[in-house]
Parts: sequence; structure tokens; C-alpha cells
Amino acid sequence: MAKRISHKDSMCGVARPLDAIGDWWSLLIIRDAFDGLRRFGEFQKSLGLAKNILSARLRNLVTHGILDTVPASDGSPYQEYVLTQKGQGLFPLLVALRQWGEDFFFAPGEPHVTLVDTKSNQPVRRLELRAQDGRMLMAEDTIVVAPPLVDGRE
Amino acid sequence: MAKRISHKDSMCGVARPLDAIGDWWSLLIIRDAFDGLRRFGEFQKSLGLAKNILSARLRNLVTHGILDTVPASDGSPYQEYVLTQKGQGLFPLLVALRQWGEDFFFAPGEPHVTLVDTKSNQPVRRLELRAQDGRMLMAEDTIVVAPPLVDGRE
DNA sequence: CATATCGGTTGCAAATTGAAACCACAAGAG
DNA sequence: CTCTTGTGGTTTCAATTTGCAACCGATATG
Repeated sequence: MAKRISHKDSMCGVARPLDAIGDWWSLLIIRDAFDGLRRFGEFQKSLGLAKNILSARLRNLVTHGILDTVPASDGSPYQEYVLTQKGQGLFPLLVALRQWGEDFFFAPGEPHVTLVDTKSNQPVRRLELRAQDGRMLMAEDTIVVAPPLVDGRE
Repeated sequence: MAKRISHKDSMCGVARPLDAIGDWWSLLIIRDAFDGLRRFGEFQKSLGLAKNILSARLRNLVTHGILDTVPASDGSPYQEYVLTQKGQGLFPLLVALRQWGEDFFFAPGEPHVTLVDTKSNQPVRRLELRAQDGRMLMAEDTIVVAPPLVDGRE
């Protein structure tokens, strides 16, 4: 489960998260959690995966601090899985994934679900990357730079 | 390779993309592609994965229309892998992943690379979801709604 | 007591992954 | 021409992961 980048022990800001959510099911579980699902059985019914897989994924997400187990909300003697702060932080990523999926994985005119703002009942705006001064940025307008070196070490 | 959601044949806007980029390596390859890498050997050196895996991933990304193979740019008789339009569309997702990773996978003060706007040399703004009228939206302010039904069928 | 439901764990077979070896082709080197 | 080197893979095979199905334990329910 704990994979490692082979040739470099310190993983970058893109690689580290993939250790936590880099598999097929985890993001779908998290999406369902955003949709309000909380119980083991709810996830299983919604996703249709094997119970051992779901069990392993939930455990992984909990140990990574993305989900938390809380005792119960209705009388039942079981536990529920809820998003932590860290898990909630995945919302933009999920929206980005959804928007990309809608852009490129649906035929034009093919119906699909839409993410709407509950207040206005309008679809949400497209995610867009902007500079500090508000200019919209394309990929070519950006570059990743190394952190300022504090010691002598690279 | 072509996994299917078990109990429902039509996959939603979140699930469909995961068939294309839902594994550990693909997103890292795409990130490297955004960083300008194009050659098989460059990807392999950068990521340190086995050549058969890289070969399979690149093939998968090409068949999904995320990468394209172009003959050569310098004289060498080989081919290069470049992002298609569809692949470029993944940039916001990659940024979202990076920002989430920087938020939650680095100790406070721990140095990490930063995505900066090349024009101003400033870090890019945080991705944020907004309504049509510009209000910022949290996850709780949104809901996914089914498409309008055109026929009688669900 | 019998039965069902929820939330798992345990086998076990099948698919996937990945390290290492091998292969094909082109360009130099001697 | 032969030998070697670099690039871009494919093949082989062992180890890991996945996932179906069966089982399990605790708690209601009839």
C-alpha cells in the first residue's frame, strides 16, 4: 500500500497525495462522502465494490486523515465515516476532475449530472487558475520553482 | 485495463475520467509532460519506473487521447509524446492536486516547490470555486443534479 | 429459538505490477 | 565490416493487488 518513488525519497507536492488517493476507488468514495454518504453499506451499495476492498480503502483513507470514524448519528450501534478538514480540502480537485470529465468524456449534447450552486440553482463557474493580480493563467504561463535553499543542501 | 463500474453501466462525470488517469503513474507522467518532458527516456529517468510500465501507461494515455505521439523534433529517429487539448485540460486538476498536497502533506515551514506565474514571478492564486455571480462556494453550497430528462427513460 | 441485517474478515483465483533480461534499430568507433 | 553504445521498447516471470464468494460476530426482530 505504501508505495515509494524509487529514485528520490522526498516526493513532490503532486506525488505525495497520490499515495493517499491515487487509486481508482478512493476518489469515488470521497465523492460519495461529499454527497452525504456516511455508512459502510451506503458506500458499498452506491459503488458496487467488494466489501473487502471497501474496507481496505476506508481504512486507508482514515489512516491518511481524509476520513474520520464517528460513533453513530442515529441510534444504530455502528460507526460512520465523515470527511475531515483534509478530506474537505479535496473538493476543488473533485470539481476539476468532474469538469474535465464533462468536457472530454461526454459526447456533445449527451446528458450528464451537473454541479449547481444551491442558492441560485445555477451551474457553478468553471475553475480557472489566476495570477495574484487576477490574470487568467494557462499552463504555459506557469512554472514550478524550487523552494529557497536555507542550508547548503539541495 | 478497462475497468467498469459494476452495477451501473453509465458512469458519471467523476468516474469516467478515472478509467483514463485513475492510476498512480499516469498523473505523474502528465505532470512531467506539463513540465516539458517529451521523450520515453526522459519520463523514465524522471519517474524511475519500469520501462514496461511506462510503455503501458503511455500507450493507455495515447489511446485515451490525452497524449499524442509526434514523429520527432530534433533529428533523432524516435517519437515524442505531447499533450493533446484533452491532456492540457487536466491542468486545473493537477493544480488542485498540488495545492491540496502542499496544504496537507507538508509540515508547516517544510520547503516545497511552488507553481509561479512566469510573468510576475509570484505564486499563482489558490483555486476557488465560484457561483455564476462570483460568490465563493464551499462544498456544502453545491449539489449535483440529474440532467433534464428528454425521453421517458431514467 | 430462527432469521435477518450490518459491518466487516478470510480464502482463494485471477489480474496487475514491476524488476530484470532480452531485443531491434541506428549511429559511431576501430 | 565488426564492435560497441544509446534509445525505445517487449518478454518473462515472480510478487503484489484485486475482487468474488463464503464465512463470522454482534445486534435486533419475529
